[in-house]
Amino acid sequence: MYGLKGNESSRNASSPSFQSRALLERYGLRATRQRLGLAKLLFGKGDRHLTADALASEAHAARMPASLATVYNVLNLFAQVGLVRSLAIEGGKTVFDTNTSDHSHFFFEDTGAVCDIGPECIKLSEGIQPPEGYEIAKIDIVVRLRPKAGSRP
Amino acid sequence: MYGLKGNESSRNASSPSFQSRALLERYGLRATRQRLGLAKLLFGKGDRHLTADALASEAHAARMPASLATVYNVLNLFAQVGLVRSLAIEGGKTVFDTNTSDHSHFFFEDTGAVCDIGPECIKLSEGIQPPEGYEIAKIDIVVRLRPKAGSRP
DNA sequence: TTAAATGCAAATCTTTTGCACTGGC
DNA sequence: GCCAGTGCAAAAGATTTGCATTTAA
Repeated sequence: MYGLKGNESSRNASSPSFQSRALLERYGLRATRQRLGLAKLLFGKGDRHLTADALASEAHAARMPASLATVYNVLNLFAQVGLVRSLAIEGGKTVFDTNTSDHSHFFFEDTGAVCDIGPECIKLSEGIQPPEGYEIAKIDIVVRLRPKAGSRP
Repeated sequence: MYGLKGNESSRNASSPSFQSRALLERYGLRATRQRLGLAKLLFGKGDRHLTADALASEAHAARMPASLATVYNVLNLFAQVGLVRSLAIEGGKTVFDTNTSDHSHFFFEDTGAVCDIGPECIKLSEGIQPPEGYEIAKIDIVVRLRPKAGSRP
């Protein structure tokens, strides 16, 4: 059993959790087991768009269980400090996006999937004037997609 | 019991409801009392952004009560036929917008209010490429506003 | 040690649904 | 009169909260 199995490499588990710990500490969050596990899942494989219960399921599958309530608490906390961003895509469920940079989203109406659109593909004409006394917190742009009519002969 | 009592004048109900009736019929919807009442509230005073329960409250205040379930049913129906548009602004509650034309929204984080931004104020750089096999159903743009830091001395 | 975080279950809140009753047409 | 529409209450989800227990620092 030396070498790596490929899909259950231990490096896979320990190295990212090291990073996760640093990440949490950088944001002033205590590094608890659940937070480390969730952070690893969230940030271990590139940009992700997850609902709370999808993440809870993954956590269980990855043998790092956390109760749904805790997953919500952790995600809300992460969103609060800016580690993730919460999206208000229609459909009731809140989607958490690990990409907190300025970008937009495609929403696939048929599958419910969400994917990023780089800021270079969508650009607002010019600065928008916020009303007196307000400033822009963020701009959410969601491009809703439906299967092209006639794409199925 | 001839004549009108004043607060149950049929004119009061019939003139705007006449328009509402025509509107409903134009969309192939049966003109029931509740639909007429809700349509009158929705379309009687310019563009509006309402949640289902706000509308239900208004309806009660206006002596045109409709159960919350009915309000949901009616709003969803209206949204389906294109009389109103539903918005997925964060916070769980769905907001229904009586303005179905192409436009964006300001969302005031402090008050929860929503208001329209004309399409002339926000324009996307160019056509967005939908992925293979998909077409754009609609684009939702929400500019989230927070009270300007330092605006309160 | 000790305050903070977690787990669980119950509470809340929004929205949908099933079914008997009502009311347009 | 018929059938769609409504009301109500209950169901279905999603998310939050209270509190006893665990745990990181």
